Amino acid sequence: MSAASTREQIIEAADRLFYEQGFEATSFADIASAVNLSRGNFYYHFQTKDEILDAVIALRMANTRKMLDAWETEDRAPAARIRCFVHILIANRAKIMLYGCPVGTLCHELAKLDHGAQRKAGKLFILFRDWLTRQFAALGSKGDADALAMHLLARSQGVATLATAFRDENFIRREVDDMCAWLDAQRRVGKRRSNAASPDRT
Amino acid sequence: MSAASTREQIIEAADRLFYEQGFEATSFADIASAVNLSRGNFYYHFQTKDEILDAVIALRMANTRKMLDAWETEDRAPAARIRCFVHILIANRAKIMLYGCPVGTLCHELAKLDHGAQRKAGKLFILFRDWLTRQFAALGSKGDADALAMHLLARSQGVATLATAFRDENFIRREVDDMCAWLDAQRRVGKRRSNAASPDRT
DNA sequence: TCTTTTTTAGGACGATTGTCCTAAAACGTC
DNA sequence: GACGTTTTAGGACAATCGTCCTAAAAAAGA
Repeated sequence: MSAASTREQIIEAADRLFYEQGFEATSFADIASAVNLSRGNFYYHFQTKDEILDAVIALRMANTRKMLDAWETEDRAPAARIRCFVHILIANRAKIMLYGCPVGTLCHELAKLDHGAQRKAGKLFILFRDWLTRQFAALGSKGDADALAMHLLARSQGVATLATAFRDENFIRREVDDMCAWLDAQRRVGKRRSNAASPDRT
Repeated sequence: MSAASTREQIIEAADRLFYEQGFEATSFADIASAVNLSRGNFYYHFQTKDEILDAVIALRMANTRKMLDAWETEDRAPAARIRCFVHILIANRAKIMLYGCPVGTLCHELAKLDHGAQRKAGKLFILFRDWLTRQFAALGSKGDADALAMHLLARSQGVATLATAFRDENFIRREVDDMCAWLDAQRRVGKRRSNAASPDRT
């Protein structure tokens, strides 16, 4: 097995364990045994826990970018793209009800640990925020695209938190439907606004 | 210093530290030194960490109940009471931007630790949920008062999460204003006594 | 095949964890 | 002052933590 593959295996195991157990509660030994490595060998690939965290965040950044890019390059209308984002909650509902949102919970944990990687983890949110802002702008929301992006991001985070606390799948579906309805209303506002902005024909 | 007072001091210090550092990252030694106690003496008051957690949750339950009761017994209209709830975000914005919401972050951490106190911590959310449901019912929302309560609870949780990640005070104020506007719309729906549609923003 | 580099296993290290014990100090009550 | 109870301090404990070292095994290149 090549070194790169071992390294990738480690990062993927750490990614999963950090999500399921948290960063602090996951030990070197946990990760090592998850990929059938001795702790000594483990040290050969990663010297400190923070290095693994950096690698995990980088992996999540890459995966998120890939997902968002795919939604953007596929021939979809902006509203449909935003619905893709909202439907993450349904697609990942099982894990969310057990462990919450990977991004939100990591940011919270690092904030409490006063960990230096806080800023790096926050960039995951920025990825979603900027992507959503672009979609809302394409939807016709001129000045407040970013505010709408933050609004939707916050709502999905809140749904994830309560879904974990109450283990209520119907609640997730209800809120997802509601967000889609809100999105339609927002789309109408955008259309109206761009019509008003276009030069008058008469 | 009486035993009860020492015990209370311990619980209050643990409450603060669990909030600021997280449950797992806070050690016996941390709490003991925060109240100037030796670790041995500490053991006299609490045998296990879970006992402290139980006591902290009980304290938070009592404090929350007190706060909600005060809002309910004061001569206020239901809408004004709900605004009190929403404005927690502004009143506690400094700590929220540093550590998130005490309830949400605790529930998330206990979920990841697969800790037995998960259910107990979740009762804090239930406290808010039931209280909000009562207020929305008083507002005239017959069948969907609970859905509205969950909706508002989720939104404030989401705001807390993003406020922590982005350290953005203006975002908090914007979303609080938005929730109040949504509340006004909800109030009109209730007054009209029409079947309140799904919770919606506008 | 011989040599060099990469990868591995296993254990040592000091520190810290939650838990527990013991003995002395402080206290209230006679 | 003497006595029994409550509260205290300090350290022991086994386990685990992140980190690091060393030497052997595996792989690669010549």
